[in-house]
Amino acid sequence: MTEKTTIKEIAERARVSIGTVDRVIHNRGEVSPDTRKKIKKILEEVDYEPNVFGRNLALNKVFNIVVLLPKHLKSEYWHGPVLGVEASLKNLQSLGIRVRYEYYDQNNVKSFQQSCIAILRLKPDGILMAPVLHDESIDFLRRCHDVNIPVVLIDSDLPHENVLTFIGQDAHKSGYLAAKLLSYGLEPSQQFMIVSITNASDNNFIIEERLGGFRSFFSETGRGAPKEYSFSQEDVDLTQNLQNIIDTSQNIAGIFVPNSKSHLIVEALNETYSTRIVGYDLIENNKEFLKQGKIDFIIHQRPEEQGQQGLEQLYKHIVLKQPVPRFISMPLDIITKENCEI
Amino acid sequence: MTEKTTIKEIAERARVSIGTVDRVIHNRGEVSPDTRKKIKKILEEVDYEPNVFGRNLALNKVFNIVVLLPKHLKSEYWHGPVLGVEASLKNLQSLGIRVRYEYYDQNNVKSFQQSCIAILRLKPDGILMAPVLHDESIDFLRRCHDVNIPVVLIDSDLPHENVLTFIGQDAHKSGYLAAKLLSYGLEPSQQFMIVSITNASDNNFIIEERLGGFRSFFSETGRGAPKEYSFSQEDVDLTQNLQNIIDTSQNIAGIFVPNSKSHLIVEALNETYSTRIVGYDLIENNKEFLKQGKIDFIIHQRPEEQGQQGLEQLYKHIVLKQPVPRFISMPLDIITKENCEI
DNA sequence: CAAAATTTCGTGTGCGTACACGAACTATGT
DNA sequence: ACATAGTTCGTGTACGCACACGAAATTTTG
Repeated sequence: MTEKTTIKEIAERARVSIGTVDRVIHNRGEVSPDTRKKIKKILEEVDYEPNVFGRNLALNKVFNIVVLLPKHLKSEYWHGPVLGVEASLKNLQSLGIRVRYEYYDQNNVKSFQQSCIAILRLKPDGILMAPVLHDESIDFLRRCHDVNIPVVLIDSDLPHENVLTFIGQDAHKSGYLAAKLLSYGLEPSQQFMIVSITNASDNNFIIEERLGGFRSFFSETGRGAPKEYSFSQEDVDLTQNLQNIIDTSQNIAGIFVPNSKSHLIVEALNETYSTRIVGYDLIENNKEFLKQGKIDFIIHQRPEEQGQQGLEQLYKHIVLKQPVPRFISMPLDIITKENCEI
Repeated sequence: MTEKTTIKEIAERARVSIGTVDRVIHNRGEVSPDTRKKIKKILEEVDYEPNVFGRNLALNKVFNIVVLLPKHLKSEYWHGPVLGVEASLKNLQSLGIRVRYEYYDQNNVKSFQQSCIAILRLKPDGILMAPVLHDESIDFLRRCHDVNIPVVLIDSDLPHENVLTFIGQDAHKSGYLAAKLLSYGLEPSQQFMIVSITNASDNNFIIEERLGGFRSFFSETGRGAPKEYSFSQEDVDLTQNLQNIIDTSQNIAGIFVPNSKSHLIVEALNETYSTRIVGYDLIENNKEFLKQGKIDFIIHQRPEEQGQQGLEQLYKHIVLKQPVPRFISMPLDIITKENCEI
């Protein structure tokens, strides 16, 4: 079981040569059905697993990975996965892993598609991406599957697609948890509010899931449904509109922001109100307000860890040929003023 | 930079043979000072890094790791690291890693020392342990250091010792966070309580750190100091004594339990009280009460991940010869009824 | 039944490294 | 000058695997 059998030993047991065993292992044909079966049987008996060092030494190959993400600033969410990938790469590049980044404009479908074409032309050994543009991502995934390129998804899953693995959170549960935190220690009679500020291209999939979880908590605990407001981030009157709502909501005990935009709410809030806020993503702006006590809880998706894990899983699959789970869940990390610096 | 240079190429550039380069790389002597310097210089120029696959193939060695932990049941905290190690081992055993577990009675110093002797006799390539018995662990670490066996600590650190890395939480911060959670949304005038139930052999080090953090929060936010009670778990009157306190504390808004014993408090509590409880460690008993709403928050140390990371770090150091950070911090994972199943 | 075509299989080489052995060279002593 | 001891270095082999080439065995064809 824990012993390692080599091709040579298998060849001896089957009274054939190494080459023949090799041909069977790689299904490369040119072996008579009889000996094929004989060798197959022995392979199963000894539970043969190729020696990773031997194999990769013989292959002597570098593996190219492409990381496909939206263009972003260093202060934005998408920089997280990049940091994680870089951290992971530091270890993996001596093992033959190379990484190329491909960034697209997430407000421009065309830009995404061009990136996809460019990637397919490169024929990389693996891809790490976040399916921000839903339909186009599915198209791309299918084409990758056709040419046998493994893809790792981060941030949000496409459950019915053929991908190597998805690394991220259960969005529904995260919304449920947010509701608990927002209402913790307060009277059930208190009023709460949901404020969504989204881009045209935002992944409404994941936001809807979070909202679903949030609403569930309120209905399950028999509270009144929270009020819901949506805005477009492109709206020129955004600040004004936000303030209008907030002015009318002095008796609101808490606000849930189902994406990383909670800092915008804080900025629109009058200093004197002390409304609880629960939001997502530990980006710079949010962290600042968290420290100041103006945001109460941030649910952290661990983007760095998603990037790191993503690359590691690709390495496991491509280089080590080890099995990889279809879903790797990131914990619902609750960040407060107190633990935001860890 | 990202190119890989082989010994052969270096040998050619230095106009010597592979063997000579090899002797320089391994400081094995039998090289004249001149050629030695020449080769050293080239090695630095090209930033030579040995090919991991080539090296380990040539070494063709299995690496023995010993995991040294207290004896425990599957429902107890120490089973966590074991699960993590096993998960990690599944991947690493094909890479030449073998693991042996050594369990000792944590109430018996002698037992620990015997384990240590047994381990040293085995001369393993690495050790993963939790320094539960403070002084004896330090003794052991020094002996390991003398014979050049790398040690990874989990759970709690021994900051001044020579270890490869420590994987765990910042205990002070975790206590501070616990205080915030316990008092969140409540009036500053409310009363809080600390209840410690410890074994004779418990690691009071880490508990004291947590208490320190907890007290800091109360003094920094200008609240009255919480009342503190300590019990020995061996105390035959434990239940009675617990109930006595609890009876006198109906006006207590929250209880902090600085270790995994919060379930004992819940069991002693009269059903009708609705006191907040914040404790540590997601062991079976605590999880049950968390689900029932009788414990409010558990700070999770991620023992599984500590074990997994621990083994991985040893692999990195021993097999890949990659640098390993001295401290790997586990997040202060906040578990509630809502996210305890993830 | 021989020649050709095809299938089946063994051998050899290389991947990058570690290490042992022995050859060539230098220094020392007589 | 020569033997001896010591130093310095090159060569060979092994690790486990992948892959190419060509040899042997078998089948097909004329």
